[in-house]
Amino acid sequence: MAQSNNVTPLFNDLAKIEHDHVACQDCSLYRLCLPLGLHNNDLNKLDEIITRSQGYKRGQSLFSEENSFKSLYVVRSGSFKTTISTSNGREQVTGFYFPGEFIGLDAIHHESYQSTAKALESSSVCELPYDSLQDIGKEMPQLQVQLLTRLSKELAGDKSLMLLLGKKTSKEKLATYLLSLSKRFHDRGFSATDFQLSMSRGDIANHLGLAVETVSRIFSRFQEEGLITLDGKAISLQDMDRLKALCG
Amino acid sequence: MAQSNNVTPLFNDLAKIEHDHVACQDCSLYRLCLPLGLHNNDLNKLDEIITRSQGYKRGQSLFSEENSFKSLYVVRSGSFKTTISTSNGREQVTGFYFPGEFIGLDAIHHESYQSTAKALESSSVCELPYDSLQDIGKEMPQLQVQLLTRLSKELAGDKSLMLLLGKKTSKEKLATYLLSLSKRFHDRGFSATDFQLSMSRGDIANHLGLAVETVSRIFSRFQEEGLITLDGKAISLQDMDRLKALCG
DNA sequence: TTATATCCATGATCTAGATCAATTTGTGTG
DNA sequence: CACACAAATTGATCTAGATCATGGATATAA
Repeated sequence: MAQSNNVTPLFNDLAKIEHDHVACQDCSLYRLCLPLGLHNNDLNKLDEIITRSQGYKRGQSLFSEENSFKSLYVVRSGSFKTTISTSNGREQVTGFYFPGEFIGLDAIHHESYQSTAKALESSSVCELPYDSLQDIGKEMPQLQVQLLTRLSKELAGDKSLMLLLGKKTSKEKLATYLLSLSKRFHDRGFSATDFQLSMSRGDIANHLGLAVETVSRIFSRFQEEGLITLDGKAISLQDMDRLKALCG
Repeated sequence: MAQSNNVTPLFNDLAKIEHDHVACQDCSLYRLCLPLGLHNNDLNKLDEIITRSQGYKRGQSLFSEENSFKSLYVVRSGSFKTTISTSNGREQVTGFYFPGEFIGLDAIHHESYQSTAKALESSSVCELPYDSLQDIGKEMPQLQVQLLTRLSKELAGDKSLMLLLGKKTSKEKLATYLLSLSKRFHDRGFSATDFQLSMSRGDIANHLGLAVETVSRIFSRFQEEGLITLDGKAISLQDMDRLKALCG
C-alpha cells in the first residue's frame, strides 16, 4: 500500500486520495467501515442516505453536548476528539476518532448528543441520518449486525480505558495509549511505528487522566530510555516490545 | 407499588415474587427490559429462545474473561459486577448490573467475553443465546433497535464514568455513585433514598478508582454532615439536593 | 457456640502526580 | 517576517489520596 512509504502520514492525506463523492464500494475505508458484508443493492441504498460532508477545520465542532441527535458520523479523513463536561466546567476527552470510526453512538439512547465532537485537524466525515439508517436497516439485518458490532467494539474499548484510568500508573497509561494508536494506524495501512500525533499534549493528558506536565515529562523519559523518538507531533516507536511490557 | 413500602429492599426479593419460568409479558421487568415494543408473536418467539437460569450464589461467575462468547444475559434478580484485569493481575470493576440490565454486550465484537461477571448476592438471569437472537432479529427490526439502544445507553454511562474517573475528586465520585444507584433503584420501583448496597466497600472503591479506606472515610464524613445514614449495607440518602450539588 | 476469615473504620505516614512558576518552542496572522 | 499567543518542556513545591498499621465488627462454617 502506497501510504506505508510515507514516514509521517496524516490521515487527511486520505482525503486527497479520495474524491469527494466516492461511493462506498470504491472507498479505501470500505473494509474498516459500516458497509462490510453488504452487497450491490444494499450498498447502493446505503450510499443514497449518506451525506459526504465538506471539510471541517481544526477546532470546528461536528456537534455539541445537548444538541438533538440526528445523525451518526463516520470519519472519512482527519481526526476528531469527543469531550464531556461536569456541571462546573471541567472537561474530559472521552475519545479520539480516526477514519472509518463512528462518532455519536452514545447519543442513540438519549436522543441528544452526550458529548461535543471537534476536529483535531482538517477533516471530513460521512453523515448517516439515523432515521434513514433505521428505515433501510429493517430490510438489511446485516447492516444492523454491523452497527451492533461497532457499538460493542467501542464499549469494549471504553472498558479498557476504565482499567487504564482506574488502575494504571502514568507511565503505563502513556505506553498503553501509544500502542493503541499504533494499532489503529496499522489497521489503516499506515506504519505502526511512525506517525503524527494529531492531538495536543493537553488532549492526551486529559484523556488519560493526567496533567500536561506529566505527559511531557514521561515523553522525555521515554526518549532518554530509547523507547521513542519525538519531534513535535511526529513520533516514532523505537522499542515496541519494551513498550508492551510497560503497559502493566 | 408494593415494594416501595419495604425500606430495605434487596433486588432478589423480586426473584421470590416472580416464578421461575414467567414469560416476558408477565414479567415485572417488562418495561425495563428488551421486549419493550414487541408484541404477541414476536414476544413469543423471543420467549422461546430465552433460558431462565437457576440461581447464582454470591461470588459465583456467570462467565470469565477470555471465555468464548455465546450469550447475552439480563439480570432477573439480584445483582452482578463485571471486572477486567491487567496482565499483572490488577483488577478494575467495570460495572454493576441490576434487574433488567444487560451483561456481556462488550463481548459481541470480540466473540469472547472481555470481562468476568460475578454475582454479588443470590441472583438469577435470563440467558439470550446470541445466534438465536440474531436469527429472530432478522424478522424483528424492533428487537434490533432495542438492542442498539441498550448498547448506546451503556456506552453513554461508560463515558460519564470516564469523566468521573478522570476528573472528579473522591467526594464527588462517591456522591455521583450514590445518586446513580438511587436513580436505578427508583427506576425499578424501589425507594430512591433507602436501599441496600449489595456490593462491598472494596468493590465500590475499586469501581471509582479509590482505596477502600478513602471510601470508608468519606462515608463517615457524609454521615457527620447529615448527607446520609449508613448501617452496614443499608444506606439512606438524607439530603439529595446537597448530594447532587456535590457531584461536581 | 466458638473458630476463622473477611470486611470495615480510623489514625499515622508517605508518595505519585498535581500545581505553580519560568523558559523555550511553535504557529497562525496582519 | 515579525509579532502575539498558544503549546510544550523543565524544575520546585505541594497535596489528595494511597499505603501501612491496628482494632473492632460481621459473616460463614463446623
